[in-house]
Amino acid sequence: MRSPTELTTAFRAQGLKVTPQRQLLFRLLHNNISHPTAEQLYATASEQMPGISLRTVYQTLTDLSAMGELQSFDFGTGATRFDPNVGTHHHVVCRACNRVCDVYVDGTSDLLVEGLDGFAVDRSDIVFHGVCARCTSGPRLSHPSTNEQPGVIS
Amino acid sequence: MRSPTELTTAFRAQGLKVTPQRQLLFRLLHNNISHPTAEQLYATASEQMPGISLRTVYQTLTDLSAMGELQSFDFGTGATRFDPNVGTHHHVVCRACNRVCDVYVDGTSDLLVEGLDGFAVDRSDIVFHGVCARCTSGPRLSHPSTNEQPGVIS
DNA sequence: TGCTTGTTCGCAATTTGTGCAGATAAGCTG
DNA sequence: CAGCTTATCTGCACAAATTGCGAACAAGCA
Repeated sequence: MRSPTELTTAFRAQGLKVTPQRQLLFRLLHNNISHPTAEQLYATASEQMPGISLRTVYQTLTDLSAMGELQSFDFGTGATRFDPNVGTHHHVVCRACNRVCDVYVDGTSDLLVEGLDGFAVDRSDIVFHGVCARCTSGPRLSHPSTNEQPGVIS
Repeated sequence: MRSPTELTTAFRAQGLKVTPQRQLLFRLLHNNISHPTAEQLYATASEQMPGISLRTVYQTLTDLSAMGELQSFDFGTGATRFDPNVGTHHHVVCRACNRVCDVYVDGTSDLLVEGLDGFAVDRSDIVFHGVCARCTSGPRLSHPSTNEQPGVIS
């Protein structure tokens, strides 16, 4: 995702308006590597702008995705996760706390795929599942079965 | 997933009861490569056993998953897809009709993953996205944007 | 045949979004 | 800077996919 400043220009260039709500979300998402859900962004946004609507958060996320500034993923952790990293990369998901991290995989072009009969593939996503360092070592802060979500955003 | 007969034995061995509803689902899932959703299985099951409850379908799917006889996946197509193929394999998803097919990938052990910091990975899923042969060639039977689901089950 | 315990079923409740319409405000224009 | 047009924002209803719960029911064993 581009910087808030660049997005401001890009939005206006498309006839879209740049509102305080959108600017806030641009800031919350820029360089955000936490793969937040809409609800998480809404919670953080609400602290800085009480009264902002969850509906607006969803709308802005949809707009950014449509512009290719954001990717969205469903890791089966309940809600859609948004990722401002639009470069080629993949993910690891902690099955204990649902934390998601970006990983970079080399060798994907050497994979031999059998059974792709007639499918015109234009994209592939690799999701690694495991337990993250925080959840493996030391005392667990909460039960692994709980639907823990990453804490701080941005 | 094992055969209905083997599952019958396995269920009893764990103190679980083998009901007509469960037997029906064992049959509908055995050798089923369509990656059905709970609703789809419910629809098919209802034909053969009017009155069966959607709740029971969900319950049985949960039981089978817990026993490792079934895998469940969320491909972002709306509902969870169930797969009786519990061997190592991956998937292709058609973005037009949401059809899912199993694929077998060679070379996964040669992948170099960077950024896995501290994660103890024990599983990886590769999802290929594209358009299937049916949806690419010939007249489309329904609009690609519709949330089409695979037809016949079992 | 009975009894115990797991199952089934229907319904309410939950979670995650989306559709809609009126109130509001961004940004262009004069 | 006032006025205007049009995109946005917000609240609320609604939808889809599950899950929680409890009463009625039925496997499977004695």
